[in-house]
Amino acid sequence: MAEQRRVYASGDRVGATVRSGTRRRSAERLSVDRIVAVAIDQMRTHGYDAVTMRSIARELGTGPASLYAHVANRAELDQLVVGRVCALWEIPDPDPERWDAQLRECLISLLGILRAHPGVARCTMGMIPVERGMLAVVERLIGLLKAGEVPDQYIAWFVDVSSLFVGSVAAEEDIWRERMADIGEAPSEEETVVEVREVFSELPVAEFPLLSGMAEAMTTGTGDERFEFGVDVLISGLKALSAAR
Amino acid sequence: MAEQRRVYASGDRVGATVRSGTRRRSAERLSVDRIVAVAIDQMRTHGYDAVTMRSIARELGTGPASLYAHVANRAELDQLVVGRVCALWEIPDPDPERWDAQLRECLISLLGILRAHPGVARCTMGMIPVERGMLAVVERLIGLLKAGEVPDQYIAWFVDVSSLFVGSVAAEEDIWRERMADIGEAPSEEETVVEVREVFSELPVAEFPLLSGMAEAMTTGTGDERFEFGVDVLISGLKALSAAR
DNA sequence: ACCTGAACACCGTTCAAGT
DNA sequence: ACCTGAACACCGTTCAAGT
Repeated sequence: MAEQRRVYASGDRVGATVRSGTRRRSAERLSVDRIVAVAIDQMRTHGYDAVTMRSIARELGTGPASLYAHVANRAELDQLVVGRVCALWEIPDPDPERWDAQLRECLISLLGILRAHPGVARCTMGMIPVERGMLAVVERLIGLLKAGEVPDQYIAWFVDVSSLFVGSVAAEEDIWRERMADIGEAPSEEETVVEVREVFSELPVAEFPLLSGMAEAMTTGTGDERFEFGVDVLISGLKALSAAR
Repeated sequence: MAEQRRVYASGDRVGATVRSGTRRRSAERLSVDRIVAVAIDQMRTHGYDAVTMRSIARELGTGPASLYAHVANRAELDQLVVGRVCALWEIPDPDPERWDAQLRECLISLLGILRAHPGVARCTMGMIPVERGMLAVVERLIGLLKAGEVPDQYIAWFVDVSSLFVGSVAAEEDIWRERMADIGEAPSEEETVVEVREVFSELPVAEFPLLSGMAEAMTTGTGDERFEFGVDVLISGLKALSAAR
């Protein structure tokens, strides 16, 4: 099943999966909504790289040219995908007593949303949040930081830095996940850790006196723990800088 | 000249630039070094997306198939490119008196190196640093953090988080730079800021009470200032967490 | 051992023509 | 207005054949 869609070594395009019967006829009319929905769905089931204008058109029972009546190009489609998914991000009303804990929960829940929609994080890189739905989220995030009495300039930069961080972590996880799927076996996080740890501990001590002694630390912790450490560093840092005026 | 290599709306591949006379004959033999050098050079001059196995082969006066005798595939080539460029990263001997300032300078200089090699940052996403040259750099970075008496676990995670941050900022800048070049005019950072600021200040106050009042802060600061804020947040956060055990 | 031509199975986008 | 077939100018990778 994982192999079913392999065409050549590293290219796994949805088109190779004919999935007879799954191909819808052009019964319903095309729309931006349907196109975006198919894109998100294909990213989840086949990975970011497998989604192309052609694969989307195929699933909608038409040719790639038809999509261009609804979306300008692939870049715009990616924008719409991110907008649709980020609209799921819920940010609570600010509580000045625990704005920092709220902020922490928000960043963690954003990663959760991106994880629940594999591939979507890959669309976020280099995106300026001008899409309407995204601005609504930024608005609420600002509310949280205002409750913490963070200076305006720091608020603006922190929104930038923290969303870049969450997006990058999600995109990186996504690349790994796809690479694993490509190799085929998906060697259960446990095994990979053991392998990588071996590489580190077998490093020549003379050349790598510090690194070779840190094989344990370098490979300890799940993705969640590493990510949450990053979030804690960011929030502690923000509080320290804000306190120092 | 900027238009010279445009073929269709958003695809600008090196091959379209025939640059008669520039195409080398296969006088010298192929080698991994020459292939990597051409890749880095083309990323700088034509942008990340323009570099393909075919464009590299063309510049070397041969066909794409010839490259596969020296590199396994495009992914491996990207690894080699990052390795070559990161080898330029110099990390000082640790001074316990000012390890934090040293760390700050290091992260800033890494961004400088990635900026000096446009396109290369795009190869770093999702890369596990197992390449030998990269481990040497990590070794020295660890030395710096040990001088700051950061716990081993935090050292490991911080190397991860901070390099992801620098790489992401560089990759994001790169995407913007290419998009600007695509549009053609490259509207002088000044103009873009003015335009984006207008978008923010024209937001309906009822719907965006906070954001509409922050147009100034949202658009203030150069890329450098925003990046250095991020670095300061990371280092302050690390120090706060380390102090709290 | 190293290199090549030709082929395979794909891309995103455009455009004239249809309904 | 919306959709389509066919074409254009590309991709990465493989492979049998050459030197």
